[in-house]
Amino acid sequence: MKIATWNVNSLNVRLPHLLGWLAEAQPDVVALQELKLVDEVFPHAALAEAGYQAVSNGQKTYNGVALLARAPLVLEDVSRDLPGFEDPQKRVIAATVGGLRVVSVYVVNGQAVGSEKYEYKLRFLAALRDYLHGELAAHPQLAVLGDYNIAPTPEDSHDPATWEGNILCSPPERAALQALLDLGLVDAYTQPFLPDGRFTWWDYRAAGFRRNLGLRIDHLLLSTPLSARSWKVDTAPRRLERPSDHAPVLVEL
DNA sequence: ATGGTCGGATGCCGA
Repeated sequence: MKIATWNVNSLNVRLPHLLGWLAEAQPDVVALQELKLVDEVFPHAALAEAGYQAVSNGQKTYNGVALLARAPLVLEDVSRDLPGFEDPQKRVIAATVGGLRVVSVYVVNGQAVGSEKYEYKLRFLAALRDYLHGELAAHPQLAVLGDYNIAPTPEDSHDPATWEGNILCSPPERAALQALLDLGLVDAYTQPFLPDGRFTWWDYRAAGFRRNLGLRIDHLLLSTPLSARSWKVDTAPRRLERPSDHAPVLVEL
């Protein structure tokens, strides 16, 4: 099974890119983030025509997540948000597909270390940990796909001297990510592959993509019954006109 | 037009 995660940064703008990429890459399951649209206008018809069923947890302007499954796979037992964590922001959706429990998560960016948004990020990650603890108990085969807004190691940024200790690369953020792994999840990237490139996000500013000034902040975390046979960033959509600032990441189970 | 980029809304903010 081929699973993927992609922060599309506006599904309205990126729908043509998504449709082209689905036809090209043929993933079985896709987690999307930053839809920036509400469920009422989610493009179900266009995706159905492309062979994909979708469930969404949308929000206007900010956030919004979805899961796609390629027919004949079916998304079932859908749940939205983090139970017990009061939050108007739409950042989590989960479903079961072909015996696999899949979560699409858009972790808070956090803006700057020490800011109010940073505190919210750490609270969100703690609530996510509690939620995944329960998901894992109920569903041994669990894949948590998304934009975590955390670069796990210094090697996951293009310029550790600039990034270390700052937002996306601070020790408390990394500890929160490690706490998710400690539940019994493995970052598919850390399985022994030799990918050409590891970065999944490049800032729009300062020609970040052209200069490969990237970070690895999009992750596919797998429970131990699962194992990845491959891991790769597909940079093709990042090269198109009007791209998302993130590239899709694909893993074969 | 909103500084430097983009998306979305109109609060220039959030990423």
